[in-house]
Amino acid sequence: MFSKACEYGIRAATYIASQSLEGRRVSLKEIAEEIDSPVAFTAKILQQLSRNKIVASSKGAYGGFEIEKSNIERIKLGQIVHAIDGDKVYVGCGLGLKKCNANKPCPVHDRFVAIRDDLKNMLEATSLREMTMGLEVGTTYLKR
Amino acid sequence: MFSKACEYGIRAATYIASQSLEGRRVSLKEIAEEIDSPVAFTAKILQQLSRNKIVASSKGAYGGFEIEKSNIERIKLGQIVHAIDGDKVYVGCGLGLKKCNANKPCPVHDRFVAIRDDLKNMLEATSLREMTMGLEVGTTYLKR
DNA sequence: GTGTACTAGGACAAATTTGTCCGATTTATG
DNA sequence: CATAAATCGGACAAATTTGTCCTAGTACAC
Repeated sequence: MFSKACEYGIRAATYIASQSLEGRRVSLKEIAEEIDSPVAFTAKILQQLSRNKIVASSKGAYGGFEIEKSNIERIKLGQIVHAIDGDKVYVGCGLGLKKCNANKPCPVHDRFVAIRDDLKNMLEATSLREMTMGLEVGTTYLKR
Repeated sequence: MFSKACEYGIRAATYIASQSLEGRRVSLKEIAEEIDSPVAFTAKILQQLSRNKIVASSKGAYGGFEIEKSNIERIKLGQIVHAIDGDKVYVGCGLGLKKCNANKPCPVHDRFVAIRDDLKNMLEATSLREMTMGLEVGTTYLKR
């Protein structure tokens, strides 16, 4: 569904959000440990999220990553996906046709659009805050 | 959503089905032209579909690919996807966790399962016959 | 200022997916 | 039997994605 990069990105952002809610700024190393991802690769992804203003980074000792509280409410899953995978989740034909649309549809156009719209709606409706909810109480996980 | 191989596979199978319904056996070359796919790569994919009994191939002069009429009704999109991409559409966590399940879910587990079930249902409900319907009357397309 | 703990970013490497090439084999036809 | 038209299958090549390594730069603490 998503690229590995995107999966790591969502997990990383979710972890950062959960810690930011407790007032903790977290390092790359800690993030990679907590979401069980390759450190250097995760660094690249966090750079992207940082450039896209999804996470804030600070260099130097006691530096790390954090997300402003107001942003934790505001940022939706869809923004993270878009920052990493671009719009390919939203655009693009299920059968790979370049010019598939309602006028010249592929044989599964309508059925795909329906499912993709559901996905899109879910991504746009789910905030980082919601992602963190279960983590705090231990009913959801980011590893393994 | 699907791999390129799978996209080509669905398009190829759909084209073969549409021609088989008219009693025509079609060659690899013709298939690749009609679905606008790389010839040699399409050959590999058709081999897979052949091994999985989704299409029937005959070698030699006047050989080619075809699908039995009764199979056109019976074969569902899901079988084609499974033959090429395996079960990764059905199994597997949206965030890439190996052991994500209802007991130890990732933060988006439920929302993903809902969407994936829709996709699964669609794939299992759509037959090759249905895929060919619009092609005959020119309301759906397999190229571009 | 120096050391230490960080992120930034470029270059590189490995793995996977996508795609090509070519010889072997099969089958119909003359 | 010879030829032509086709699939089969293995080896290879290119492109993309995933992942590593190393250097530079930044900020805090002493």
